[in-house]
Amino acid sequence: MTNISHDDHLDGYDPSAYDRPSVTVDLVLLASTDRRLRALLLRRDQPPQAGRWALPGGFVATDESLDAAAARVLREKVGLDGARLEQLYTFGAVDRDPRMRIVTVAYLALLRPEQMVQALRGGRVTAATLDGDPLGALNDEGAELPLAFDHRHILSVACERLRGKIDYSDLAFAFLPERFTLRALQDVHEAVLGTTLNKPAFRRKMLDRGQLIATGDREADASHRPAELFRVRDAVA
Amino acid sequence: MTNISHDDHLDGYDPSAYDRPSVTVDLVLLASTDRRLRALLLRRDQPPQAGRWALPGGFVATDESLDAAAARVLREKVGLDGARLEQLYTFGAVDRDPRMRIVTVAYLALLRPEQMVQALRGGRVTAATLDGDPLGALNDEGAELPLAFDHRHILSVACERLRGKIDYSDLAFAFLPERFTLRALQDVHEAVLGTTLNKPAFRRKMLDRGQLIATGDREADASHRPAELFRVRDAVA
DNA sequence: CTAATAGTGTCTGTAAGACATTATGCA
DNA sequence: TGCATAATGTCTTACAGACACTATTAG
Repeated sequence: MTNISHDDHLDGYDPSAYDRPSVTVDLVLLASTDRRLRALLLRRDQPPQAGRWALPGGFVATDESLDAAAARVLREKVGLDGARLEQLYTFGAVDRDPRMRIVTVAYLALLRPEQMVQALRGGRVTAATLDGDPLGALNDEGAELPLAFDHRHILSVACERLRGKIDYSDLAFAFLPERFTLRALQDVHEAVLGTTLNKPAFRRKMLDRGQLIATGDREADASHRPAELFRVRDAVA
Repeated sequence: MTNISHDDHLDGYDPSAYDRPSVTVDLVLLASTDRRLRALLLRRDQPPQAGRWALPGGFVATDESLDAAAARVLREKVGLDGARLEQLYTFGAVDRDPRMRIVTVAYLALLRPEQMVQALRGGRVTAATLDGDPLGALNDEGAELPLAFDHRHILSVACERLRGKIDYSDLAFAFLPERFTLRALQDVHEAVLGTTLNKPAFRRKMLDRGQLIATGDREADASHRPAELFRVRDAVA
């Protein structure tokens, strides 16, 4: 201990006097397809944890806010712009990274199908299906992908957050294109909750909320009766 | 920029090669009295922001988790042990502290009356009443206390979190002593929500949940009909 | 007895689950 | 014409708000 008071709140603090943790952001990027949640992951090609799959992440610079760092990582590593990032939770266990002390601020973004496609075209990220309890990440063949660091834990916190908020927030619309059917909206809810829902009750609840606007158009590719397309009143950015 | 890749996720990262933010924890310690929320604050006696009021906080050491740092600050600066701390949000604006880049992880704890008294006996912290929109901190005379840094913002995020969770969580019990009346429980809800609630509906909802156990005893000091004392089934630690 | 608060009974409107029925587009 | 799915009608149950009423204690 030096003569600088560590006890007083930031008073007389010399930034070089103490070792301190590094700060990173990690992004949980989710999409909803076929009543399943999918997450975008990067395969690590260098040690430690080479071969394992990780969330896109990066260090926070001293001259950028946490939100800005998350947006930069989304742009640089995933090739996406303008997805709405929301802070999820901050993970700060001492041994969560084997090399050094790293505190990571996790961000969550929900992707529309076209954003998902754009990210995958970038070539760096891969989509994994989230399933099971405890949560696992599966590839297209159903094999479990080994996750790096505490990223399995971060993913499960993200899914919990989704489940807790979907009933009373606009979150589901962030997974959908601008125009969508009520069935597609219900599929999103079922993917997030992992259950099936009652169709008439679901329709009533959604329509009574007054957020949905019927377009009058109908879906095109249906092999049978096509459903009406809706859009959201206050477009979710 | 060095030859070390900043682009790859933590690969080959040299911790000394980059400036990085410092990490602190700040504690939002709330209590509920007289249908009002109260927060514990410390008066800063040194620049910057001397004379302003701040949340208890401190730096995170490299060998302690965020949760452990929060518990340590609670012990060292507030003189409390064993309050349940829950991570609230992480604040990382570039200019939130005038001296240096500091990312702070805010924690929230709800105090029982006896914990509140114990903290105030310690002599370092003061209780302020939270009121108004935008939120302000008032002393006993109703004068507004100037808050340091972004701590007014942190307090308002804490209150929002409380309001969002009180309906479907056990959070209200954390404000109450082991045995309490239904009126006291309703007072807590009203303090958090800033509204009045319907008494019969409130009673039914609480009793139907099956969490409350009637003790058969009644409050002692009532000047009129004394109310029954209840306790929580799964004691909130 | 009166004052004051605790605690309850009941009516009503809203909303969700269950189930059956009608509607519509395509092969 | 028949199939598959969209969309709706209706019955029932659950619960919350409103309000009035009863119960119990101190003084």
